[in-house]
Amino acid sequence: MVHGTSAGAGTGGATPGPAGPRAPLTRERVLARAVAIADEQGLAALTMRSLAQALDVKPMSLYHHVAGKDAILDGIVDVVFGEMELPEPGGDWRAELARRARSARSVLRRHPWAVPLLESRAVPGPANLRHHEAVLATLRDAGFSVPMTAHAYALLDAFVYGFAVQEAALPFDAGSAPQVAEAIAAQFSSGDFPRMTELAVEHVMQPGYDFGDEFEYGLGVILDALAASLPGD
Amino acid sequence: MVHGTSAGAGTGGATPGPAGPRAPLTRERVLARAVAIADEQGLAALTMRSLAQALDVKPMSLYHHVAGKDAILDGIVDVVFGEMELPEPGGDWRAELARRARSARSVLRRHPWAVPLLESRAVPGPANLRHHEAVLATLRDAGFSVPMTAHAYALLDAFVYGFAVQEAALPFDAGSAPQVAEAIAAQFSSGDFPRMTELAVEHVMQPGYDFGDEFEYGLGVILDALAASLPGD
DNA sequence: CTACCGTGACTTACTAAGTACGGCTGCGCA
DNA sequence: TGCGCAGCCGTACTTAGTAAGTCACGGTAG
Repeated sequence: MVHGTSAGAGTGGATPGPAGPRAPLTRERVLARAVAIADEQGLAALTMRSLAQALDVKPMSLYHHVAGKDAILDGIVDVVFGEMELPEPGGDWRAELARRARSARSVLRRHPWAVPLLESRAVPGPANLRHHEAVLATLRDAGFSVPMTAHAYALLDAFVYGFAVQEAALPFDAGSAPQVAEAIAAQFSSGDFPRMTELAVEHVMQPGYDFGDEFEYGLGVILDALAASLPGD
Repeated sequence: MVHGTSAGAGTGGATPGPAGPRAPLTRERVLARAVAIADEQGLAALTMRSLAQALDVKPMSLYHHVAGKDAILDGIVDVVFGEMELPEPGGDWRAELARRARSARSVLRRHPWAVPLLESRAVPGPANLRHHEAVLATLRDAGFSVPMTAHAYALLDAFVYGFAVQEAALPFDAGSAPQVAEAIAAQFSSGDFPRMTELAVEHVMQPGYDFGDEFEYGLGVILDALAASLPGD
């Protein structure tokens, strides 16, 4: 405790002094820090205590701004949704949905801890709702029927989420891919898994391979299929 | 503790008597119970203590069969993979992959807690490896090139996993769908989300709607696209 | 100027969970 | 018969979430 018992923050309350006598601690600040901790040290490192310490505050103070840890998890999921670009309902639906899908993928790649949370948090936040609404509006404005919109929506989101799950499960970042792949390959070099070995050695471990390219392939397949089902096309 | 301090179980050790003086506690038994607990009470209810109690054993005894909680999580993920039907590499690739996809979906629906674990467990278990190998072999035997196999594999699995994420996020089971949907609809009946309301009221809440049907649509789209990319077709 | 009160942060302490460490017991083998 | 080991248990330490009560400050009414 470098700022004294309580006198440090009490001078004005709003003056952001040199040694940073901390801003008044809002829900937004709490969630932003929580996202930062999860990004940097993983979701497991996000505890009420670590979060409080990062905000230069005692754990129980957080409860004045969020209802509890679950509320924080709900909140940071919605922060993540808020970072995704929304499609523009009026324009070129294909381009808009592609842009939105790529943005969602890159956001989920930046926050891989969010992927498992998408599932466990049943109550959607406002950014989540806005996001879904924009996608639905884009599809409907493009001329898709309601049932076809449901199909398209489910398929697109399944792909985006599923791809995020796969990327999050990749044990290596781009730089260390070869070594790790080799280590894994060594595990099943016994010949028990010839097809996996083939794929790894002949393709995935080759220089220039980027798993992210699979995203463009899948996205193209899906958007092509949707376009083909559009009556006016 | 109704069975006394320790005398109850010590009589024979192997005789599965009437009051069930418990089998010798193996890794398999531990994992099976863990799966059962997660199925019945959710992943959060799976603790070393609850697991031990369900096995009529003290917590620390578990550590003689599994390295720790993480090992249990790895283990039950692999149990889940083991429940999925494998595709037959020789046969009709489209039918085999469809069967495998449907099986995977139904398994993940039965064990929704497994979906977030798929992501966080980087080290694949034996059933997982077998599963991937079988899918890859089916694709290669069908005539897909190695790069195309990578595309197909990523797309198929992204869809299956993503669909599982969506299903796991559904806040209701089939029976209670209408009420919950109505409650949610009431939340945004303010008119802020007209497209979501439209979709919910005109389609999802209609009798006979089953989100699972979206799976068949998406699966068909993907398999059609893969078939179209096959040279000999 | 003073009494009052609401807000926000702090202190303490309880409970649940994972697990390290060491002890006890009964069975197989020499 | 005795010895070692596998399997189980008891105790206790550590971390995490959070309930409950307390304190300091600032604004406002009298």
